[in-house]
Amino acid sequence: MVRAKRATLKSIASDLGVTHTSVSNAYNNPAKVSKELRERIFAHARAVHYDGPHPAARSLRTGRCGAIGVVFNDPLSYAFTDPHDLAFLRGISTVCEEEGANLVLIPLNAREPERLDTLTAMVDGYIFNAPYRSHPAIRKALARGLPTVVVDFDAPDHASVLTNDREMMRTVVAHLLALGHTKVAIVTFPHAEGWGEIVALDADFSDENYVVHERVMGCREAFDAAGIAQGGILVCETMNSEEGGRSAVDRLLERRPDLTALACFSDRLAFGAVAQCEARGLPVPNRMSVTGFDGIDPPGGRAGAPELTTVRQNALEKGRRAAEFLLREDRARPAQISIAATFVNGRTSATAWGASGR
Amino acid sequence: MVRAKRATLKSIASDLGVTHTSVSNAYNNPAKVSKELRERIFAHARAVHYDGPHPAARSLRTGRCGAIGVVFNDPLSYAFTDPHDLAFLRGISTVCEEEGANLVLIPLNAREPERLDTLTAMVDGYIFNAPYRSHPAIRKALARGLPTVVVDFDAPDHASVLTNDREMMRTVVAHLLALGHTKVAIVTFPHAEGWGEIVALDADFSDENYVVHERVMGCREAFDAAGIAQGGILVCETMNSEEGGRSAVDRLLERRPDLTALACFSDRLAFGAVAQCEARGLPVPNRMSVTGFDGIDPPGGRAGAPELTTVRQNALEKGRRAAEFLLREDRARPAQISIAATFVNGRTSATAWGASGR
DNA sequence: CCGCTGGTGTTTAACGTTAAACCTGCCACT
DNA sequence: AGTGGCAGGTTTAACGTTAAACACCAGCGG
Repeated sequence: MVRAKRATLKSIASDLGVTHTSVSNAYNNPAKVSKELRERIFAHARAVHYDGPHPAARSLRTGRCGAIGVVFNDPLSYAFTDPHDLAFLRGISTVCEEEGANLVLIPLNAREPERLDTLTAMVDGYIFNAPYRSHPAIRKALARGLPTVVVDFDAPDHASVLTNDREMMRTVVAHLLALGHTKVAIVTFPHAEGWGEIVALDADFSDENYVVHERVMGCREAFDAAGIAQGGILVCETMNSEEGGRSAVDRLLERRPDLTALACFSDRLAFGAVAQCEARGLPVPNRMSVTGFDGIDPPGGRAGAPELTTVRQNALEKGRRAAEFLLREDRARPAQISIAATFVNGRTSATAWGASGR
Repeated sequence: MVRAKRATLKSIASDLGVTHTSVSNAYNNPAKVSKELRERIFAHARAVHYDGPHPAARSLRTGRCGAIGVVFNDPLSYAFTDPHDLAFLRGISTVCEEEGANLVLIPLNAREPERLDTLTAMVDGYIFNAPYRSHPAIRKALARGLPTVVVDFDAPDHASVLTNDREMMRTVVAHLLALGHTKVAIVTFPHAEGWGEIVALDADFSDENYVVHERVMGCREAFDAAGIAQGGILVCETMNSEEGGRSAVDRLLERRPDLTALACFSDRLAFGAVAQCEARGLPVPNRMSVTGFDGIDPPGGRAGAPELTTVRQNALEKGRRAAEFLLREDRARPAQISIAATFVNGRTSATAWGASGR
């Protein structure tokens, strides 16, 4: 069967002997068309399988298209496995559903970061999730001049949704210090392209990744306040997954077998770290304290998994607010939205092994 | 700062004293433009923050837009919590990343299913995930005439990606029967809008939902083969979640306290059912056998969760194949792709309590 | 010297909409 | 009777692009 040429406003109009504008109005300005004509138009539209104005044409004319684009640093296939990213997406999708907007997931070409074809998508605005500061995508989005909101990132010219990362990480480290831990290491996900090193806390940390930078600063502040030299604190950078957490434990203990606490920058890292410590005969929290960040549901579920000492942040709310900013608010001026996280004193942190009072 | 009017092919052309076609060619047909001119064009484009042809205009002209749309029956916020749906999305996104296509998630308005505005999105094709047969969206997609592939659904006029649901469910029930179970109940997710009943297996089941229908047929075949009357087998319909599984156990045991096995149509239902059985003092598998369907990672993770007797299907592969069909293959004729699932004999099924040999 | 070919660039005509301005009749108000 | 407003249309001009056809020039083989 040869599919007939698609019907258009024009074809319908000439079929019915009216102007195409009237047909357009039937769809967009019902008040401007008599009820009778409107019904004739819709009836005929149904008959010829016309399903409403062509989205590209409409979008070209109106400059809007009813969709928002979401850009991640990492491949989408990663985002779909990360509980934090998923909660974030859920927040966005909730608003999209309420507003009747489509949600465009924009994959970046990992191999050729300069090729940003997919970024030039039909969207009314962008949500960037924790982009690297120098990523070309963020510059391109700026150039395009569409409303943009960045999440977990500070961009003075754009709206942003942030968490009090620095303060929270300071709180976590202070918590560990209060428990008598002095041999603490930090486990972080990548802070820039090309990562993987173990360095001292006083090393240079680029601010490519806002979140890592802020949390590192929080750690520094806490150690400084306690008078502990940053040079003695190791920071291990690894991929953000349970596996990354496990390998971090091995690498860190090789250098510092006497560690008593690990401050991880995500719950996934922390769950991996807990598992590996236990596997190595270092029960948590008796011999090793482990803290996380995010407050996600553990991969081990409520069933038997350790209740993590962590920072609970509301990723869903972040998504909501970002999407609401694009779809609902007056986007004339950048807004800085801050969503406070809370410290959760769980069961994976305890008095330091060998500390006074033990 | 007042943002200058957006640059266009035309404005760039007139700035440079050439035709807009040449500028267009610089982007789309590099061979048709001298290297020198091309560089002048790109240099100027950068200067005026032109980031390439306007997607809507291009799409209007070419009829393509480099994106595929994914439609779920349920709200997106549900899909983002369901392991099966997530694996499916991951499969799709992998292909999108490889092909440089955008991924449009199309939310359906749950309250007003007749309002399908979001469906008229700028996409080159649709992937429908397990739609209800009579859902207006599927009709509208047809009307629009775009390439469409349905997953877990049989639509003669469209490409489809299916699993051997019927055969697998027959296998599961046969497995239970072989273990001596005769007092078996079935737990399913909704098979149509407006659900929630407990009915006998020989009741009328609409084929609104292809998957439920096929699996029910598989169960019937297995019971028939064993000479067990369908009228004595209960089917409990509930929402597809752990909570749904838990409530199903309560509702079923109220009617049939002597049940010894539950065949669930999803792993999520099964995990909930296992939890609730244990909570009610019916250890699995000693007093109650429970089977699932999907082969997902348990919400309880590898840590301590029961290894489910289930059917492992490859949702990721389903997503891959569906997306590949739209983005890579010759879509001239509908393709029927079938992805075989496999039976997994886990630890949640055992010889029936009270059966011979016990 | 002719016609052919390849490399560059131009002209023109869509693609399917919507917004703005305008027209026409009819009714109501002063 | 004149004026204003409204309901229900119509006309016209974009929106920013790409595809097709055509023009021009150089080089080249015959």
